[in-house]
Amino acid sequence: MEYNFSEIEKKWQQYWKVNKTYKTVEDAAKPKFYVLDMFPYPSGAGLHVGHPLGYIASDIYSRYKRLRGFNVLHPMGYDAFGLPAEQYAIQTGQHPRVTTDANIARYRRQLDKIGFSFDWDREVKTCESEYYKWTQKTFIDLYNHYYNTAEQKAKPVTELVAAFEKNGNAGINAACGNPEVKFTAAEWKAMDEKAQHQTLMEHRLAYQKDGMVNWCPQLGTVLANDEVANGLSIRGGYPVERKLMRQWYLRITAYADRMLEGLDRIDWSESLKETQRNWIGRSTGANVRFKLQDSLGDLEIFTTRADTMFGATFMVIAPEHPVLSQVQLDKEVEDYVSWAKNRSERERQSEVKNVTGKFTGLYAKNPFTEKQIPVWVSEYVLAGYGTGAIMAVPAHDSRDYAFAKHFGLEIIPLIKGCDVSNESFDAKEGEMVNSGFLNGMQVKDAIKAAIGKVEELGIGTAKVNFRLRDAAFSRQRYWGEPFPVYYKDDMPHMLPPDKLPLELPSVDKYLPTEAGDPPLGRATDWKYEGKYGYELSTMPGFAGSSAYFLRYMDPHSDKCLVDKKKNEYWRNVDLYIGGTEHATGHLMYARFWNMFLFDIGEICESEPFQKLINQGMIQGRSNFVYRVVGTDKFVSLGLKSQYETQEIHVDVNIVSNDILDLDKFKASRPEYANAEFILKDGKYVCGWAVEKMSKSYYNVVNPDDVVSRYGADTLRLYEMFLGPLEMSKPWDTNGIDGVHRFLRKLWRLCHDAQNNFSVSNDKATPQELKSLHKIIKKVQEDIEAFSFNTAVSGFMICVNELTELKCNKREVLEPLAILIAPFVPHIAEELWESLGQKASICNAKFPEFNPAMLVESSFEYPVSFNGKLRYKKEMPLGLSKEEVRQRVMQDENTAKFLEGKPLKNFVYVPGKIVNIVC
RNA sequence: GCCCGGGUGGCGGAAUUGGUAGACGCGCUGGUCUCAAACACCAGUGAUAGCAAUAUCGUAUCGGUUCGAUUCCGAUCCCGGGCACCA
Repeated sequence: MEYNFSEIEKKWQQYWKVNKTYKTVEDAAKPKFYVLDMFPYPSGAGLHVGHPLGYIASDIYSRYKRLRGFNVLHPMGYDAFGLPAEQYAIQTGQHPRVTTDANIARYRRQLDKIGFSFDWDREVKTCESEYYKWTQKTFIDLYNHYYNTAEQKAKPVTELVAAFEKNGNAGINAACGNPEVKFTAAEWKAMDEKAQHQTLMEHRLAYQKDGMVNWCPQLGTVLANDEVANGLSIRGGYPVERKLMRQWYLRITAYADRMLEGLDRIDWSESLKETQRNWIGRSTGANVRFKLQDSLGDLEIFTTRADTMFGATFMVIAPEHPVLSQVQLDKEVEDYVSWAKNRSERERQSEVKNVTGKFTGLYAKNPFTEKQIPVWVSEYVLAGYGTGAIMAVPAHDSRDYAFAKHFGLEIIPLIKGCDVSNESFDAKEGEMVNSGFLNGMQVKDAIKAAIGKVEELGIGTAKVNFRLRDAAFSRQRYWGEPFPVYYKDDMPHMLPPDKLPLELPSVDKYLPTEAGDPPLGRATDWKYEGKYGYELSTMPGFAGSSAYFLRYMDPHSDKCLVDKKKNEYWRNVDLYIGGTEHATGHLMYARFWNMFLFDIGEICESEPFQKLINQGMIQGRSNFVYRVVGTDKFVSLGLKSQYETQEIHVDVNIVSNDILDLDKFKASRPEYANAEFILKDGKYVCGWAVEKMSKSYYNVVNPDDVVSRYGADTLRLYEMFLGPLEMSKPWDTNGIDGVHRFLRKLWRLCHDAQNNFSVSNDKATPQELKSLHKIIKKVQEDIEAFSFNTAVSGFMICVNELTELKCNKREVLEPLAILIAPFVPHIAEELWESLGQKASICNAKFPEFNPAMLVESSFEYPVSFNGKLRYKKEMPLGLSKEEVRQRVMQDENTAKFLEGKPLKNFVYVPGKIVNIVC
């Protein structure tokens, strides 16, 4: 039988399904291993060839671990809530669930064709209420907890209430939205219900507040910071405005330090960790109060450079700063402030280099120099960071420098020998001058000394600031998890747990109501106990993806998110594979969410993803044809310079190795029906370029097409062969034949000329065993290093060697089939069965590597002198260094090359080289 | 501006971490098979010189350490990514 991949693949996919080969159960006798893919959002476009890259890699690793005796958890599911299905619903009136289900079914069909070893009995869909019940439950838990900064742990709000009743908030260690507010136990008790409610809200890990949010009018919803880039929404690219709205937030900032520290204990790429560190943006410094004139009180600033206080010649506050409303401003200043406030994020960002600002008329006293310095207002100081005010040190901060130069303000250099005539000296190094008690110190020491002095004077404290903001958690959308929240007396209340899940109600349209409420406002009779209105916004996309990996451990429980025992068995994800685009979104929120669940004792590990690999993106490789302008003639790439041409994208599916299929091209569109071609050597060669894989570039390659033409095994192998997993690379079909050829060679290795299965039971020769053991070692090492491309190369070399040796010995082919099974499971199963094996190859045992098999009787060693190659020599293997030395010294060539000089050193690399240093 | 990656044939990419650079695959050239083409198979393929054996050069550039450097160190240039009026 010829290698008939479609029949073989159909047969084994059926076999795996019927026999539940990939069903996983907890088994204390075996070590566990949890391999996870980032679950997909089932989009309407279906899978393209780039999507399975990570899935193939994780599948290979899962199958490998399984062969090594691990109990492997390798599940799959769908991140099924989201905007596209809802946008489609708005246009068509189709319920998002209908589209989502259809897309999921399509994804499943596509995934099944590739032969993954997922345990589909554990499938999780975030839009199912059996799952989002637990998302809602966790939200309630977040609401009912605060963050204890002394214990670095989430604690019940009830403890906080008890403490308030006893001592007010004195001595409370809690992450809090308004830490400056102080109250006594008596004051607490005197508060009415609403005031107490407000106070607790400032502490809860899930809380509601009026805040500036990223409002996207086109999408009709609020977005989180990670969903916005350069003032545009990531999805859709629509403009985003700042807007004051009452929203739910998660107090992720309370976990900033732990999230930072946790990075040191997990095995992620350095660049990804760096991205998260940047996003958290921890900076240490001090808050310092500058005394304002008259009785205006203090102006508090944050600085990381307390050492430069002596050079603070003016101050700058944000246009939103509260002090501006306390004083009568000049008309001119007033105008500037309102102009600056009304500028959009985009406008501000696009004109970063333009210096604008006004003198407020206020003065503050520099506590170190005792001088009165002017207070300016400028939009370059942001209200949302630090205290919204800075002390400006033009000599040592480039932004302050630009401002001072523009407005002619004083610049005092503070570091010995620095030149500030043309630019500021921003580096944190050198010796202090012009700085009173700090003179002579190095910058590092001066920072500490200055902060010490500030604290001593009682004008400020050491302070850590974060760039990270609390996460906006409300979306004014329909297709998401409903909040388990109802309103009574205008205050939010959590549903009792036994009322969960709160199901998503039906609505007539997926648009906001006339009153401007989110779509859920259209649901009729949707009230708690028939009278209390529910929260009308829904949760964002990251809510559902923050705990799905826990749910896979125990997907069907109606008692809890995950059973304690099962969680203790599977613990956390050992290997997580997914795209780098989730670096500051999903991967931040999931870590936060998981740490919280850990704190409240729901789970046993605080970091969810031990090792993480970012697979690179597969880009599209577009093809072009060149139409001679104004004609129906198309000219081949090499000849196009002789004509005036127009470059046109052509569907890559009618191009093979850059050669255009002329008939298919003519048939592809009516306007090409009469196309004429100017050929080169009888062929039409297309141009090409690497672009994003997208419908509009006609470069989308569907894995189904590759599978039907070459088979799933070829697709799997080729995706791995393309290059290192983590690298982005274009999908280039040009090499796929080579990989397919390899599989045919493998097939031929155990079939005779008549294509009958034929293996010999003879003993393998040392050479054959050497080939085998070389590949055992290589596959093992490469898989463990996630170097799948070199592993595939290894197989090719091995099969070439065995073909040359005409080796069809069972002793070699059986282990080889197991080795290759993780990569190409279908053909491996087929060979395994032909070899007379009854059980699936998935349950086989990984062959044992024996180093002794690599030893041969002799090698040809190059001998070199002073690193320069001089001659080659036959040398037996397994000699000691001394024996090698004797052999080399006895050689007549050696004496000739040594030229009477003494032997200085002797380098011997077994199997490689003998090097004589004279 | 700050912080991470990375520069190797015509192309995708290897190199046991300091030991014969260019594995493996694509492409290209030649050959076998075929009436012919496709498929398949075999051989060659970094550059320069040479019929050849071979020689010289060669891993972005310059310099250093070493018997020996793609690998380590210093400087420079270029590409990719993250953060960014964050004080």
